[in-house]
Amino acid sequence: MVRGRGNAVTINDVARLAGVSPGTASKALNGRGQLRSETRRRVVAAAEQLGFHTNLLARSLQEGRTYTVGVLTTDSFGRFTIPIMLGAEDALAAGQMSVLLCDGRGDRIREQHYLRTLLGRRVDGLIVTGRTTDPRPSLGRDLPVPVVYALARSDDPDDLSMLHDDQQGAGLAIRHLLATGRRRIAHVTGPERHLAARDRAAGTVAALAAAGEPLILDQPLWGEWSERWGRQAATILMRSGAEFDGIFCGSDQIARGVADALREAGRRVPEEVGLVGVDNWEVMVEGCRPPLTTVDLNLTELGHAAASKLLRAIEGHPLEKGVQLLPCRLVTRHSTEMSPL
Amino acid sequence: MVRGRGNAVTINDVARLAGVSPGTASKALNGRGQLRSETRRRVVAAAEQLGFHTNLLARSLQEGRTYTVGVLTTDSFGRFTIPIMLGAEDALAAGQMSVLLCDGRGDRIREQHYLRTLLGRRVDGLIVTGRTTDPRPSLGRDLPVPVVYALARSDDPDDLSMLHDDQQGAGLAIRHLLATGRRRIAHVTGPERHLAARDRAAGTVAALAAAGEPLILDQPLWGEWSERWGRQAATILMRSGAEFDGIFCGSDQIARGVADALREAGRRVPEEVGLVGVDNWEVMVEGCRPPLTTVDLNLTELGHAAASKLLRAIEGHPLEKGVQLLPCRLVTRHSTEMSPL
DNA sequence: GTGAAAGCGCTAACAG
DNA sequence: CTGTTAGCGCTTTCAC
Repeated sequence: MVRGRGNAVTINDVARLAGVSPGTASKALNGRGQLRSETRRRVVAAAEQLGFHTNLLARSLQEGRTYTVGVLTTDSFGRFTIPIMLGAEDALAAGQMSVLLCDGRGDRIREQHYLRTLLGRRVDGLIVTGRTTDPRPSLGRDLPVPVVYALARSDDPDDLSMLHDDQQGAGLAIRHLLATGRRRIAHVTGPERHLAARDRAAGTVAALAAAGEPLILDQPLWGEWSERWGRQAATILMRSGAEFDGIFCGSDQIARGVADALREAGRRVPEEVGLVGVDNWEVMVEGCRPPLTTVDLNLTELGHAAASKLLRAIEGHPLEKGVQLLPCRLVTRHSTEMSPL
Repeated sequence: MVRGRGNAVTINDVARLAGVSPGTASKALNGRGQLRSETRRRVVAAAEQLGFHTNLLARSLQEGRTYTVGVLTTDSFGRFTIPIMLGAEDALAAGQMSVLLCDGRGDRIREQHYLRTLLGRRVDGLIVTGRTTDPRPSLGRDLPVPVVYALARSDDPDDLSMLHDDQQGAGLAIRHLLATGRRRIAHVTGPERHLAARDRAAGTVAALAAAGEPLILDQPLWGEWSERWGRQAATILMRSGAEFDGIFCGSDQIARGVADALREAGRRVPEEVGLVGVDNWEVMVEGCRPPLTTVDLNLTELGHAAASKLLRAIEGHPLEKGVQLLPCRLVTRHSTEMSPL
C-alpha cells in the first residue's frame, strides 16, 4: 500500500480495525497496562496489517523528551570529527537516541543559530565537538539541557570538557623511545600557539627529565602540522651537527616527513633513529616507510565516553564539571624496533 | 532565568503576560494575520522577557512537516562522507532544514532499523550516502518521503542516484596528459571488482582510443587503492621494459606511491613522466612530491546538488528517476607541467 | 480488562 | 482586529 505524506496510519486507524479504543491500542503496542493477550494480539495484527509506525513526534510532545541529542561541531567537521561521531553514535544508538547534526563552521553566529534550533527541537542534550584542545567560548550556563564538550574545551570551568591527554601521550612516546634504547631524543612539532603542541612538548620535557635524559637542541622544533615541515625539521636536525637517535613528532604527518628526509639522507629508521608520531592516522602511519609507531588519541573512545556521560545526565544524574582527560594509547610499528646499540 | 527541562516557557505563558489569547500570540510571533502593531509589539516583548522559543516539535506535529531530513550512510562515514555532508548541509541549512544523521555501518539490519526510526520521526526526506559507486539495495519504493542517493547507487532504476562521472573524469586526466605532450600512457588503478576502477579504466581506454594513442601494457594495472600498490606498480612498469611518459592513477594514494617509486628510481616527474591521480585528497596531493595533478570528484557539489533535488521534491516537485552523473574537474599541479619533449 | 477524556504546545478556521 | 475552538497523534489517568 502506497501512502504519501500526510495520510500516515495513526493509532486510531489501528484501534478502529482492531475494534478497541486508542488508549487500549496504545497499551497493547507498548506492552503497558493489563490486557487480555488476545486483545493484544488483535491490535498488533491490525498494526502490522496497516503498516503502522508510531509517530515519534507526537510521543515526544507528550513525553516531553525526544530521544535526540544535538551534535554541534565548532570548526566544521573533518578527520577528527569522524571517530568522535562514531564513538558517540555507538553509545547513543545503544540508548535509542538519534543525532541531530549541526555544523557551526567556526562561526559564532551560525553556532548560536543552531543552538536555538536544537533547543527548539527539544533535544535531550548536546555534544559540542571541535578539533583543537584550545579553549572555546562556552555555550553558556542556564541551558535547559545538559552539554558535554568532546575534543573541545569550554572556557567555563563549570562545563564538562572531555579531551585526550596530550601530556600523558607524549610521556608514552618518550618512554617507549627510551625503552627501545634511544638516549638522544629530539622533538619536532606543530605551532607553539596550539595548546596541543605545547602540551605534547611539556609531556616530552617532563618524561625526559624524569629519566635524566636531555632533549636534543634543548627545545622543541616548533613548526607546522605538515610533512613538509617534517622534512625541513629533519634537515635542520642533521645540519645542526647534534647527535640524535630518536625523534618524537607532534603528528603523524610531521613524522612521515621526517622519515622521508632521513631515508633520503641515508639515515636508517629504526636502526639508527627511532621515530614516533601522534594521531594513528591510518593513511599516514601505513604510508610511512617504515610503518610508524604512534600515539593514538583514542578519539572513538572519547566520543563514546562523552555520549555516555551525556546519557547519564539525561537520565538525571548531574554532570561532573571541569576538564576530564582521557589517556592516549601507544601503537607500536616498525619505526621503533629495538635499537641494536 | 534558569529553567530545567519540562518547564519551558510556552506560548500560553507569553499570551497571558501580553494579555492576549494564545491564537493571537501565535499570529503575532509568526507575523501572520492582521494585528494591531501595538499588540504585536506587546507579544514580542512578552516573549522576549520570558525567553520564549517555539516548541518546534509541537509545530511539526501540527504542520505535518518537520523541516528535517535524514541522512543515512551506507558504509559508516569516512573521508568521502565529509564533503558530501558539507555540501548537503549547505543546501539544507539554506532551507532551514536540520539533519538527522544515522550510520548504517554497512549493516542491512541496522539500516532498516534506522529507516524505521527516521520515518517515525517524520523526516521530510532522506539522503542515502555511501562511498562506492557500486549498486546497493534500494531502500524500497512506497516510502512516504522522497529519497535521493548521493555517492551511492540504488539498484532500483526508479530511484534517483547521483554520482560523480568516473569515465568523464578519466577522460579529463588522459586528455590533459596528452595535451602536456605525453604519448605513452599507462593506467594504474584499484581492484577490478570496483565499478569505480572499471569506469575509470573504460574512460581511459576510450579517451586514448579517440586520440589514436596506445595504452601502455595494453591493459590497466589492477591492484589496490594504496600507496604500496602504487610503488609496486611503478616497479612493474619500469621492469617491463615498456617505454612510458605518462601515468594516470586511479587514486591519489596510488599516484603518490608511483611518484615515490619513480623518484627513487631516478625517473623525474614531471620532466620524464607526467602523473595524474584521482580524489584531490589534500593530504595526498600536497604530500606528493611533486604536488599532484588530480581529478576532483566534486563531492561537495554532489552533496549540494543531491540536497537541492531533495528540497525541491519535498516542496512537491516529483523527483527524476535513474542515475545522474555529475562531472569531475581537473586540478593541475606540478606533476604534469608541460613535457619538454 | 477496557473505554473515555484530557492534555502535551502549537496553529488554523471561524466567530465575533 | 482578537478570542474561541478544534485538532495534529499519542499517552495517561481514572472510571466503569
